[in-house]
Amino acid sequence: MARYLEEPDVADIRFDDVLNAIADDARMRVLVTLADGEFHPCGPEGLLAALHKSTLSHHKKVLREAGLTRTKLEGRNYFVRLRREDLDARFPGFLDAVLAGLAEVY
Amino acid sequence: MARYLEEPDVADIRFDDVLNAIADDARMRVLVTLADGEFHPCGPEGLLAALHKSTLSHHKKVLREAGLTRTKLEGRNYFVRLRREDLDARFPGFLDAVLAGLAEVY
DNA sequence: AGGAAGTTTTGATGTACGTCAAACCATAGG
DNA sequence: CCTATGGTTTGACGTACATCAAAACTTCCT
Repeated sequence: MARYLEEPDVADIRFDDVLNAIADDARMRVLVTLADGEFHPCGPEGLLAALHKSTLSHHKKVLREAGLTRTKLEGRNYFVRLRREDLDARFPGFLDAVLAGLAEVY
Repeated sequence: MARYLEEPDVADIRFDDVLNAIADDARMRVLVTLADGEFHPCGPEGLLAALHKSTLSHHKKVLREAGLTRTKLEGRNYFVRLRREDLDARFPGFLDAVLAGLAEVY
C-alpha cells in the first residue's frame, strides 16, 4: 500500500552531504518543522506555505538524498519525517545539536 | 604585541551563519586541520597547500566572521584556532559532533 | 629609508544552485 | 474511462559564491 521513495542506506550517509543539505535557509525551516520526528504531510500547506510547490519538492529531494529524511507515499499523498535514529546512529549527537541550534533562530 | 582580528561576540554567533560557514569543502578541511583547538600558522603551507593563498584567506575570513575561529596577528604572522569553548557554550555538543563527522570523511 | 615577506583586499570570471513556470505522472473518485 | 488532485520533473533564469590574479598593506630586516 505505502511505498517509500529511494533513500541512501544508513551506512552510505555522508557527513558532507548532510551538512550541505542543512545549510540552506528553506531547508533549515523544513527541518524545524520536522523536528518532532513524526511523519508530516508533504504539501506547501503542511510544510512551508511560503515556498513554491516545485521549490519545496526540490528541497525535500535534497534532504532525502542526503539521508536526512524519509518520504512515504500513500496513494497520491506524500509524507516526510526525519530519520532521527539513523542519523543518531551514524553521527551521534549531531542532529540533536542542530535542531537545538535551529530552534533558537527559527 | 599580538593583535586579534575582529570577530563576533559569543552571544552574537548565529547558528545559520555557522552552518553556512561549515558547509564548504575547503572550509571543512580547514576545520579538520584546526580540530585540536590550538593556534595554527595561517599560510597555505601550514593550513592547506592545495588552495591559492587568497582563496584560503577568504575562507578564513568566512570562518572568523561566522564565529568559528579566532585569528591572532603577531608581527606579520597570522595564527588561527577554533573557538571551541565559545561554540560549545553557545551550541552545546555541536562542534564535537561536527568534528567527529568530518574526521570520518577527511 | 628601502626592500622583502606574509596576508589581505579588490576585481574579474565561472559555476553551482535556489527559484519559478509549465509540462508530466500516478492515483483516487465519479 | 475521464477528470481532478497532489506532487514531481524538466527547463530557464538570476544570483550568490568559490576561485584566481594582481595590487595593496603592514611589519621585519638591513
